[in-house]
Amino acid sequence: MPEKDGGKAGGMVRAAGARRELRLPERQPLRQPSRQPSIKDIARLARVSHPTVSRALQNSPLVNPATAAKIRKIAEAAGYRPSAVARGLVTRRTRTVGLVVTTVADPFAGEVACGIEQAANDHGYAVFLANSNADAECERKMVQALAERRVDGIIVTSSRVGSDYLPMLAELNVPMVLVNDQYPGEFVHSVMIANEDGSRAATEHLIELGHRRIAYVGDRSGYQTETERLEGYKRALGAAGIGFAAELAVHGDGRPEAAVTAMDGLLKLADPPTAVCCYNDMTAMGAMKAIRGRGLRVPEDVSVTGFDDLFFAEYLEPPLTTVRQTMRLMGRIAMESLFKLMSGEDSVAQVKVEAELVVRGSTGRVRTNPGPQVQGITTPASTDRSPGTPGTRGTHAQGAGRRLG
Amino acid sequence: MPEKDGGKAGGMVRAAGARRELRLPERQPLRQPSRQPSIKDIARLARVSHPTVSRALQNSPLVNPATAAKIRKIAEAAGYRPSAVARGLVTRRTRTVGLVVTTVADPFAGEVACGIEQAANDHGYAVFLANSNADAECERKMVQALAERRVDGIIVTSSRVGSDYLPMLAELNVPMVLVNDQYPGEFVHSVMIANEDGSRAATEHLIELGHRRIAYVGDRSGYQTETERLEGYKRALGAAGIGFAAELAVHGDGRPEAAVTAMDGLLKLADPPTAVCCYNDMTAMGAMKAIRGRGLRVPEDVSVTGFDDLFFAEYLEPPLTTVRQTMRLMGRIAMESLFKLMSGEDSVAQVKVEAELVVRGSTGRVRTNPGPQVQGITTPASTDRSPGTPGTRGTHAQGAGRRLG
DNA sequence: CTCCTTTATGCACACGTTTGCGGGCGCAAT
DNA sequence: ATTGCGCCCGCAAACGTGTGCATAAAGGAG
Repeated sequence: MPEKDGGKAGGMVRAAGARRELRLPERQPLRQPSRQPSIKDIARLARVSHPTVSRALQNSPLVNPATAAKIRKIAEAAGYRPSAVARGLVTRRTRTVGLVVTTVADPFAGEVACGIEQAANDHGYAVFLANSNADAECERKMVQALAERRVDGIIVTSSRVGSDYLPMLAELNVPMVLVNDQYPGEFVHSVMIANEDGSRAATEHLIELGHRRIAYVGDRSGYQTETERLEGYKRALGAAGIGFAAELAVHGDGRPEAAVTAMDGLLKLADPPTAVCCYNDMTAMGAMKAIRGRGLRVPEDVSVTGFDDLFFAEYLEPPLTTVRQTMRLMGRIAMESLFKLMSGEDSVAQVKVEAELVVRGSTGRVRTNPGPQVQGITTPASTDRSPGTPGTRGTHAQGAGRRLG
Repeated sequence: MPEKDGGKAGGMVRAAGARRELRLPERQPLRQPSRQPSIKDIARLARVSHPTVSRALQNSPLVNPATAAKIRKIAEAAGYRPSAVARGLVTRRTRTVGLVVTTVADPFAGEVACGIEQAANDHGYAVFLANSNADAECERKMVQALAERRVDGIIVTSSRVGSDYLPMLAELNVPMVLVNDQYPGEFVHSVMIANEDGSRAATEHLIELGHRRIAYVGDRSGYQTETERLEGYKRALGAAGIGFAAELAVHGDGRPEAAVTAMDGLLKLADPPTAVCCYNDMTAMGAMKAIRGRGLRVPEDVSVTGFDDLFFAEYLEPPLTTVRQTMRLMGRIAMESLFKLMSGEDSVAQVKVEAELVVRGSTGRVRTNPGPQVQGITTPASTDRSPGTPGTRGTHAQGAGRRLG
């Protein structure tokens, strides 16, 4: 395409009244993809060089305001959109970040992603979404793919990889922030919730209601958040002089289905728990179903606490007492941290946000009389609403996790 | 750089063939924070030209298998990752799609996004995530921004823009697919659910249970899906010879909060409904809360149906009867349609997937005796489980929407 | 009128990759 | 030996943008 006529012929034609280009009007909407106008097209139309167009469009003071206005008008009329990919190539910054989550269908991840997207968008960044399906290998692949896309930074939530990030981070040379999962080293930047505090506050709340036989339904073991929440549960028990019973601490997978069977197992125990502290709201939702499935009632027979305060928590029956995690804010914080990293600061390290206990209707005072509940099937008449149970509709918060040293 | 001397490796060769050399070679090894290796670096290491590296890495038959293997090995060792942005610039295809949703925090959008992401990932595509916050202006901006990123295609779910897409689509010249919102023209490609069928099936189900006074709690009026679902409700009523009562059709906003007040208004009517058909599960969740708030029971006093079959539907108490929308599949279908469009096919047009009624515990036979319910506060003794109520735990599907002509 | 400063613009790169084309080389056919 | 042919491989030109540097125009000071 040696179209180096220098504007001579082009000028004549244009003067003759041929409108700016050939494609839009009517003729060939179905042929070639009718190339988007490039900066050179605009330059030709405005009778300037393309660097001038470039400068005009980024409001550079180097260009005459009058010509800048003219150029902008022409660009606008031509529907010109500068190519972010070409700009990214020369600038070596794509104004793009990668976000890898287990799955956006998970409400927790969705909330975090929402916060991240908003913060990114505020700064003119776009975000690539990648699902890891909670698989370590897949997660690694995703991070690699994002690096190929030359993202300026990466956020990964609920990582399943952990320490492998150190070499990867060194090789990829891309700023990274981890959400809700920390590698117990000092070199990775992360933002997470005060898991231990939150879990402890929930358990203490149950203890204050008189419960002594308190179960814990966790996530798969081995993950950092799971470990911390279990630890908070244990500490609360210890502080109250209640021994930890291994039979009362069971594992689900963070989803309601598994929680149903896990909870059902607890209810089949010879001496079943009167309260259960769940890893998260999804688990609690499953636990409540299992409890109802045995003809028992929440909280009269078994109290339940969750973790996260997902949108549905206050709409469950009874409304769920849970530990609030400000997920959207966490996403925003993660994004802001990443911005700092990308701009060269290296100070962020690890951020921990506080948790807040929200007391609702799913927790109540333990039954004063142990009752004749030798078997799973209890008498349906035992549905006395013991005093001390908060109204099932209140949503006022109470208590708060404190900063963990 | 262009060192094709062959035998010797080193400086003197360069002195001999010093052509239009630049100053890059010796200066850069210790410059910036260890720039990612480029294809030319690999070429130098492998003593070939960079086009050969390019061909070797995409398994071109034009390169000797032996040298290809050697190149791949060197590239691997150097941790070379080809730049997708440079490739996108020359190829004019970024293998990238844009997805704009109201917010990923919405469970429906999350599920759809998940399906889209999976399908895209299967084909080596990455997806840009953009939230429109259900704002038309914001949505337009997002689409523009995605076009600047030179995405190969765009999917927008629950669009708030509608007909404005025709000019935009023509100007941007990017393939687009709309999910769950159709512009009543023929030029846009969309995939949506059989809203009218689904809503009708739900209402018919209520009618079969003996209900006559059936309310409808919708989304904001004016949106396509809302209109269709309302229409399905009306048709079912009409087919059963039940007149449409305007006082029984109210509007929420698709979120539980608004549904609580909307439903509460219905319960305050002189002649309150015995069943309510809700726009979606979020609305139904709010409606159930409002019903409980007045001391009434589901389904004994009021039956409730939803739409979507979100993950929490079967965990509500009672489990929610709802119309299942295969959201993840819809996302996948949308993505596959977009692939066809991107590859030049123009045949997709509009896809409609069937809806399926899932009967659970939130719907039951209408009370045989109208009872003394002059006021909202009814006698708590009226909790007779009338026969005909399906088990509250069954999740078996029944009935299915049919293709709408 | 010359020189210098300021202002506005163009030129020539560069970013990292893909791809059409030409050409060297080995080998078989003539 | 010459020709022809297929196999590899390098050259150069893109793709669309940003930016350092030179420079023309304009204007003021001497």
